[in-house]
Amino acid sequence: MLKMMMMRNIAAASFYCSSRRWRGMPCLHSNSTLVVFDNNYFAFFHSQPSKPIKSTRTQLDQPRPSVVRFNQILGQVAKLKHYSAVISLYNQMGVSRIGHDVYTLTILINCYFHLNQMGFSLSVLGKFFKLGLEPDVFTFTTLIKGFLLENRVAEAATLLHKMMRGGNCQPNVVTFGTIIRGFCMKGNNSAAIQLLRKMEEGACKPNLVVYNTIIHSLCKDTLVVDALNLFSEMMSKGIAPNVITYTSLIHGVCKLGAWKEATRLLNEMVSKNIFPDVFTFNVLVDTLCKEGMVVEAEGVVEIMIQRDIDPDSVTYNSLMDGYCLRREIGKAKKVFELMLSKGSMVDVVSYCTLINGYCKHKKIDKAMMLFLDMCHKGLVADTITYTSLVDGFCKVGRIDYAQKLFSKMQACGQLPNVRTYSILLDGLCKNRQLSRAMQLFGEMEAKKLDIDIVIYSILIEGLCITGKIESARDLYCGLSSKGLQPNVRTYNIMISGLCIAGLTHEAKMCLSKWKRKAVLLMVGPLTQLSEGSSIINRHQGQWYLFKQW
DNA sequence: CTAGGGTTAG
Repeated sequence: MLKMMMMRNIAAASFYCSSRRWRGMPCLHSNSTLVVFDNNYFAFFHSQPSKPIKSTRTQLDQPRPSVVRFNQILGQVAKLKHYSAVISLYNQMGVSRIGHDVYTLTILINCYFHLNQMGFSLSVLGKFFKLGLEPDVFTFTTLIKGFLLENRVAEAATLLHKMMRGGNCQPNVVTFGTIIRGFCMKGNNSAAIQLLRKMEEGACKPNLVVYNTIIHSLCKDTLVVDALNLFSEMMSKGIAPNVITYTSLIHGVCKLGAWKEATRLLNEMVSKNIFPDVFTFNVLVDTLCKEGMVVEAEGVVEIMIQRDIDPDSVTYNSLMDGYCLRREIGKAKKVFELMLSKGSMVDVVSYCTLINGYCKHKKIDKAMMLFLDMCHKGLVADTITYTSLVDGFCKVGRIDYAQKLFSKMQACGQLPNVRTYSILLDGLCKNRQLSRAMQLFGEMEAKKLDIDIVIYSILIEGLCITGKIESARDLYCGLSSKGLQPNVRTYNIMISGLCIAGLTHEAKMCLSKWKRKAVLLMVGPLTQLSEGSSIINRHQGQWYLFKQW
């Protein structure tokens, strides 16, 4: 029998749980369940227990709260990424003396590291021992993932080796897959492939998921040829690809603008009875939009609808971004309104996309209106949203407000990342506030952020603008010792800086150095794609992509 | 009931 209440979000739900009226009340009984309607709606169901759960019965045969039931709830809530809600629900369990088991604690570990609280994850491990529970392969794999998300690869590897030496809890294919994904995330494809080879030799053979992880990573880095090679290698080992494999490959070739190759892959998958799904279509919509072919992207959306694949918020967000790119912000806003009218579709990314569109076109006031609107709706602006706004304020020269927002985001628990810093740094440099910029740079170093070539390029530019060509040159020359390669932008900055300082000869040398390098960069894997594919035809034949199926 | 793979935003 369904009853009780619907609540707007899990924060409200858990608040309700912790209020006196609910403590130890129906939701804590084995015959009640928390049901998820969509991303935001929760309801408590009251139903007759379908069958008694033996292990949780007391001697008096009273229905006792069931751990399993709770794990189901916690698992569901965790899946929706309401991690802090899981933790408060867990604390409620303590209050009402429901035991925890390995499942519960593993969910908890998962939630803590998603909240950037790996320390607490590790302290949960202590709880295992206190309760006399044995962490299992799920627990260790979860911990390994936590380490990897925090860039603590060494500790992840240590844990893996401990497992292998320990004996009673051997890593399985998921554990290895997790580590491999960690390598991929750090951009270390060769380490990932090395481990894959080890697996192929060992007892724990790689499966489709493991291959998909690496294929995706190679495609992401536009190493499409390597990806296609691994793809055929995988099939020759008798592992059949699925829609995920093909979506990764299609994404890879689309990023290169190789529409013909994309068509070939689409036809190939369909011929194997593997059908494109919403992810596959979203890849097509997004890459078309990024190429400025929004009209074609709209066509793809039409096809999706014809095929009964509902466009989702990702689809519409891509379209919005495409319109913004073409300065058709009115159309972007229309898409936004369409999403609003469909209910529950507008998410943080949607707001962020439109806010970014406004910021890029220097309409900071409209951006701020949207920002307030999203906060009002209870959506939590994330690092990316704040970064867009900081950028917007920098663009209109309101650098003080940009800095204020930079502090505000941290007060709201949204940590600036390299991208945020780079935008503020750029704003400061362009506004000749070099000392503040250097101070910010020091902050980045102290936080051990991965300082990349973009950051150094910005600083070099700042030094050039303020006439400190010597320091700029020093920084530029020191790049290789930091393991960094100057890119097009770095060269441009350095060349124009040298010119402005009247060092024309040096500027010319810098230019020819870049020309030599550029030639090397142009000859990439692009030319090696399979026969019949062409790279440069991105603005021709927009429709043949879909003709054949 | 707990762990691994594909799409969007700076």
